[in-house]
Amino acid sequence: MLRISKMTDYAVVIATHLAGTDRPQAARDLSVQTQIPEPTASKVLKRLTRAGVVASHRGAKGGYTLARPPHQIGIHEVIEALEGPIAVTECSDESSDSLCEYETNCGVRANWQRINFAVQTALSQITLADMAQPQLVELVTIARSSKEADRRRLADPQVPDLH
Amino acid sequence: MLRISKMTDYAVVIATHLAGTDRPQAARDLSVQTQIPEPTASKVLKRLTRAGVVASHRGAKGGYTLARPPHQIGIHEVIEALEGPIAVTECSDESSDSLCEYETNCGVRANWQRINFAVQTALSQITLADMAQPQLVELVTIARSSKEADRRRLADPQVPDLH
DNA sequence: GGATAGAGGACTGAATCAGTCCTGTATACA
DNA sequence: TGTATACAGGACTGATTCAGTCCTCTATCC
Repeated sequence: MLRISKMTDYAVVIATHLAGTDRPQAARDLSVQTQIPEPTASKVLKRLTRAGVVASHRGAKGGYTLARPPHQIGIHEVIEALEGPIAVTECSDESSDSLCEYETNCGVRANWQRINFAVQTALSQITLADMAQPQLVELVTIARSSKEADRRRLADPQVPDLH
Repeated sequence: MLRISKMTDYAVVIATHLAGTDRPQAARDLSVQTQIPEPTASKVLKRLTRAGVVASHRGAKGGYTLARPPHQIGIHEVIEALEGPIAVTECSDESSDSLCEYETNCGVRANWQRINFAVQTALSQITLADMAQPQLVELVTIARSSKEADRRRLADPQVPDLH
């Protein structure tokens, strides 16, 4: 898996929609456009606002806009707004100061940090402007990284999800 | 988050331990060495066996060994053994043939695939041999990818975990 | 044939997640 | 200035997933 949550998925879709307009969009309108239920879209928008990804405008004719131009907003910001710092394992997360109880045994911390860094870099290189114009992005052929994965995939089909 | 599960974490620790020896290691022994409860370690080992990452030897004096030399086993194989194909979102997972209901609207599929590919590449470049010798790997200074993440981190401290 | 050790799967309590709802506050406009 | 609109914040709940355990069966060694 190594999946992001559905809420994060929604956040990316909503933020991508906001990238296409300058005028404030009410949560209700975004809900209609993206087909995401309004309470849920609203929840996502609040989190994006707190993270500084989108700006909110209260009152009549209020709504949400992106806080910055879409090409200045990396997709990692959207993900981090919903899920917190991107860290594959807890021990590779700088925010938890405590060393794990196995630290002295496992010694894998440096490697997890390298993995983390690679993931973060990959995510930060894609902006909302890119997401709003997917036709400009080359379709990447994914080379499945192992036969075992294919085997497991066949043996254990996954339930289709929203995305 | 974008976290792997604890079971996967255990799998990496166990596989790393196996990388340090040629003789079969019983699940019980690995449990003692890694401090992971035996039933759990056993469960992890079974999954690694089914994925072809480790080889099992039944009977008295049986146990587990790596299926191949550690430098031939990428860390992504261990992760995929426990979590299935690495796919950040369902729509970027080739195994689910169904296009998501928003496909025509969101059009983010190509980008998610690019993200996926970057993650997979990063993971496959690190082998169990690397993990077994962490001192040889340079410690990467993680540049936090956004101030928002830092803010959120401070405001929302996370519970320390095993790793 | 008995002891050892893995294979496979069922089961359970805990934790997390998705989604909803309610109350409060700020803003625009008549 | 009052009312409608729309966001802010957080509580709450049912569903789902996860971690961990346990049991029975099978293979191998001696």
